[in-house]
Amino acid sequence: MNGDIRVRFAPSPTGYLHVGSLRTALYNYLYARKVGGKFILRIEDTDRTRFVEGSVENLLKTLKNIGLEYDEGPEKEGEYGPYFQSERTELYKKYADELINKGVAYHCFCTKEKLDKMRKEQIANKEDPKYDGSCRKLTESEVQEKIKKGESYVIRLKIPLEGEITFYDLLREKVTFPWNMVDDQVLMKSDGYPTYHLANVVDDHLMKITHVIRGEEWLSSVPKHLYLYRVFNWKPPKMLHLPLLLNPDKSKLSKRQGDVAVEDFLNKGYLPETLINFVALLGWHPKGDRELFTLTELVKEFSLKRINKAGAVFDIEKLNWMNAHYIRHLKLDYIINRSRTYFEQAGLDISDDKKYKKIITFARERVSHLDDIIRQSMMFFGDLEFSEEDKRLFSQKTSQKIFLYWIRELNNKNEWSDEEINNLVKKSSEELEIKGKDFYFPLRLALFGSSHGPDISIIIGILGKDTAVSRLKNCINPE
RNA sequence: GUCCCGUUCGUCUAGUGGACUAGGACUCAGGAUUUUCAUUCCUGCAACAGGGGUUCAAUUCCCCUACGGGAUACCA
Repeated sequence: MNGDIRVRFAPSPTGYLHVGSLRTALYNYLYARKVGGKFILRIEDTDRTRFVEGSVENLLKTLKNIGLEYDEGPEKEGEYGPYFQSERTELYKKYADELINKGVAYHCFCTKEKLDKMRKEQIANKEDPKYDGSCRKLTESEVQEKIKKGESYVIRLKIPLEGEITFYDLLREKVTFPWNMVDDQVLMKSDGYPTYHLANVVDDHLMKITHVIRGEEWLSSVPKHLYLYRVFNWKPPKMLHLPLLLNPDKSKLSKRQGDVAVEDFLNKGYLPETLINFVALLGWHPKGDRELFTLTELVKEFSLKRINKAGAVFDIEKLNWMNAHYIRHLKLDYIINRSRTYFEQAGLDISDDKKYKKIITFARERVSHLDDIIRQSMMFFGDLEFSEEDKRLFSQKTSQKIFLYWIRELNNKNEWSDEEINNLVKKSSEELEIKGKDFYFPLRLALFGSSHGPDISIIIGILGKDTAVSRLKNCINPE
C-alpha cells in the first residue's frame, strides 16, 4: 500500500556504530517495515580525513548481528546505487556545476587560514561567526583566472541574505529560521568531495527518499537543505528530527562516560533482543504500560506520532535489568549458544554438553550480561581455593562428620538424581543431628567454594558424583 | 554571544481541560518465599521547572523567565 515510502540510514564510517545511531537506524527500519516501505543503507564517506579503515565492514557486521536488515545498500545493490558516497563524486560535481551555472552557487578561494582568522575576529567583536561572502563578488573572468593559476577553491551555496524560512518537522510542527543566521554553506570541498549537505540532498533525491528520520543535531541544517531542494526544483522529503540520547549528566551521549559502541555491548554479552528493545524505548513509547517487545512486535506497534521531543538519558541500570530479564527468559538453547564464546575465551572445557547445559541453567539466573557468566561458573571447573577462615570451618568436628558421611553415601552409587540428593540432605541432617547453617555452610563451601549459593542437589548435579566426592575428600583433615 | 529545539518521580516514560489521591518500569528501602545466595512475589519512597494569563476548571492551551540541549567547520 505504501510501497513508495523509502527511508534511509546514512552513517559515516568513522569507527563503530554508536547506540544513538542504532536508534536512528531502528526507527527508520521500524517505520519502513510498518508501512511496507523500503529501508536503505547509505554510507556517507565523504570525509576522508575521518575515515577509519575497516569501519564499513564493522558497521555492516554490527547491523547484521543486531538483526536490522536493509533492502538496499552495500552488498545489496538496488536500482539507486552505488550506496557509497565516495563512489558518487561525479554526480555531486555535476550538480554543483549546475548550481554554479544557475548562479546560486559560487567558487570561493578563501584559504582556511583566512577563514579561521575571520572567525576569531568576529567572535572577538561579538559578531556572529559567518563567511563574509567576499568571493560572491568575483567576476566570471576573475574566477577563471584563479582556477587557471591553480588556486584551490570550494563551491559555496548563495544563501538568501534576508527573510526567513519556515518548514514542518513531523515532531514539532512549525520551525522558522531567519536566513541571516544561515551561512553560505560549502557544498564541494577543495579535495573534490562534497560536504554532507550537498551529498545528502542529492542522494536523498536520487534515491527517492520520502522521509528523512535523523538526529536532532541536523535540525538547524534543514534550511540549507530545503534551499538546495528549492534551487534544484526538487520535492523535499518529509523531515523528522529525533531527540538526542544523553549521558547521565544530560550532555550528548559520548564515549567518555561509558560505552557507546553497539559492538562493545554485544561483546559484553548484551543481547541483540535487549539492545533493540531498550533503545526503541528511548524516545518512543507505545500506548500503555508494556515495555518488553520483540523486533516484530515493535514493528507492529510503531508509530512516528508517538516519538518524544525531549532527549533521553541512556540508563545503564535499566539496560542491565532488561538484559538480565532476557537472559533468564529467552530459550535456554539460545543462551547456551550465545554463552559458548565466553567459556572458550576463558579456556574452560564445555565439551560435556549435559554439564554445560546445567551450568547455564544455573548461571543465567545470576548475570545481567553474558560475559559475567564465567564468574558465576568458575566454581564448577578446576580446583577450589580456600581461605584460612574457610579451613577453620572445615576443621570443626561437625563439618568433618558431614564430609565423611557424604563421601560414604555418595560412593554407594554412580548416578544421583536431584531428588535423591535432596533426600540425602534431609537424611544426613537428621542422622547427624546437624541443622541449618552448621550443616549447609560447610557442605556448600566444600563443594562449591562459597557458603552461599544454590541447592546442594544443583551443585552435585553439575559436578557429578566423582568430582563431588573428590572435593569433599579434599576437605578432610589428615589426622 | 546568536539562532533553533526542548522541560511529568533520580532515570525511561503513560496520561487528560474536570474521572489525578498524576499510572507503569528501572534504581533504592522494607517484607514474603528459600537452609543460604540468586530468582519470584508484595509493599513503600519519589514528579507535572517557576511566574503570569485564558477558563467555572489547567499538569494539559497561550506568553514570559529559568534551566537543559543542539547548531554556529572545506565533520558528519
